[in-house]
Amino acid sequence: MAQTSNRNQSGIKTISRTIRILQGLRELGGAGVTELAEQLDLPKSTVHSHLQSWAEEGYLTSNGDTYDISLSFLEFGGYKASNHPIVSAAQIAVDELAMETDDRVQVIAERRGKGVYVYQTQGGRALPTDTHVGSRVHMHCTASGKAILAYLPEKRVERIIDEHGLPRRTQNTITDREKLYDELAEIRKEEVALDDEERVEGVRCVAAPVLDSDGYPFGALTISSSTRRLWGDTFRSEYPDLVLTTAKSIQLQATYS
Amino acid sequence: MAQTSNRNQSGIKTISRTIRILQGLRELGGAGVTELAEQLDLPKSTVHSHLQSWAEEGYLTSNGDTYDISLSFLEFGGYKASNHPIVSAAQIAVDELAMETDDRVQVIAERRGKGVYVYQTQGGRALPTDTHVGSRVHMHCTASGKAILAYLPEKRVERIIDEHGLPRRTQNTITDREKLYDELAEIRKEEVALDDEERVEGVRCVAAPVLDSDGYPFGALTISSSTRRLWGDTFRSEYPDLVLTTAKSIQLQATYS
DNA sequence: CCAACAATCCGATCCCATTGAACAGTTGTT
DNA sequence: AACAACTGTTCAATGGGATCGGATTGTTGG
Repeated sequence: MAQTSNRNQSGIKTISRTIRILQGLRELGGAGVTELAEQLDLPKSTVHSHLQSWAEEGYLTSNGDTYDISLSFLEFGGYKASNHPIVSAAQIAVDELAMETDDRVQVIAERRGKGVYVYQTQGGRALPTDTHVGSRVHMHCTASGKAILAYLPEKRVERIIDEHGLPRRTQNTITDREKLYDELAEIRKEEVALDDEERVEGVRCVAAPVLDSDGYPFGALTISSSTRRLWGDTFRSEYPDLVLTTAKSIQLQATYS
Repeated sequence: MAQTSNRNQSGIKTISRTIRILQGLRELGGAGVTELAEQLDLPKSTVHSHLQSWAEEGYLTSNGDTYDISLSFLEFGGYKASNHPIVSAAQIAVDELAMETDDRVQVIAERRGKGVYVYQTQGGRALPTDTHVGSRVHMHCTASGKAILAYLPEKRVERIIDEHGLPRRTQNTITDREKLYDELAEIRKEEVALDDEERVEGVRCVAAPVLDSDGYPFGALTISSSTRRLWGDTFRSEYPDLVLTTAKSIQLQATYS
């Protein structure tokens, strides 16, 4: 530690604390004061006044004994998501793809080295999922993440791996740096990325990047299904073709608007 | 004012201030320190340290000279939206309806007396819109808002009007209290609400409420289009039937899950 | 080369976030 | 009924840190 770097001298303590409290609240899916205070190891009264303050402003709901995040936060998040170029361009095409395949189709953007879901639609046969709009995932173990990584500058990819590592999620997760680089090269050749049970067992995904006119990836499109539904030619060529076509059409629309 | 009520004695000042700063940033669609400081009439240095703190935590992007809200806020907003019972139940049905009609279909929930869009999809012919997920609108001038008001307890409706008023948006906006009550009675009879250019000229909407098992409205479904496309029987019976059917099916699914 | 404008840093001041302990409701157990 | 074991909420003291003006640095363009 020595000089503990220059420490967050400009960081307002109340803000980082209040963020921690909000994050804790989200992770617990709503909670009471005591529960949250214990979870975060903070005094009850501190937690209480933070929650109260946010609730007063309408950003938390307080149903008697428990607080929860309110829809008002969408003012911030929703504003940014629907302004994201890929979302406005993608919606229609994504909805159609979901309808056509009956599976889940998601749009992802890169943010601080992780993938953020910015839009999703699902057909009737889509698997239940642990992700929602706003969820963040490691990029090395998802088709969409790899699709984006493949088109990021090499330096950038290195720094992302340095920061987030390559944690194992399943048997199939790529945890070796070199192996990942090989895979990314392959993806650049095929223009399509596959996830063969690399993040969740029993789930396969097919993704394609959406590039801007400079070839920089501002997002990716991914379709996911169970290994039962998605195998053989469907996994290797049919879905890849579908996804690639849709991605291209989004790309076209995005660059001409 | 006299004794200025009991003032927000428990409200943490830094929090209400930081919220003001975030809201200002959103309203300006991203801004520099100086611009924002002037807008809010706060010292530059204060604004700076707030922005810096949020940026350090990854909730703001700082592209050199301007800050903007980042996708990370979706962690909060998106989580709540996709957990909202109406959204998870509605997605598939809403997407299908949008595809079928080629118009925009939106899901709205009530929040503090205003309507909040929590989900939307659009078909190929949908009008451009000024709303996005997270936008808040007055309820008296939208079909979905009126659909919800119609099924809220009368006391509640009164308080909402007291707080937010009935501001005029177009020639057709209902600005008279009694007239609104009549309309709400009508809506309860038909189970469908219409917006005939009451919020935006040239735009008509058809909405139906989604009620929980107690008859309490936890949201509404609305479809909007231009007066050119939406008129005569389409406006008066075809779309109302479609919306009502979809709303009922959502309601069914919501209560049995 | 120099104003004019940004963002950022810095240091003194005094406000207020923090805190533990006291208070007030609610639940269910004896 | 009375009680214990939980909650969420209030309160007053205190010392840390948010604040704010002014200094500094960096960039633009005349």
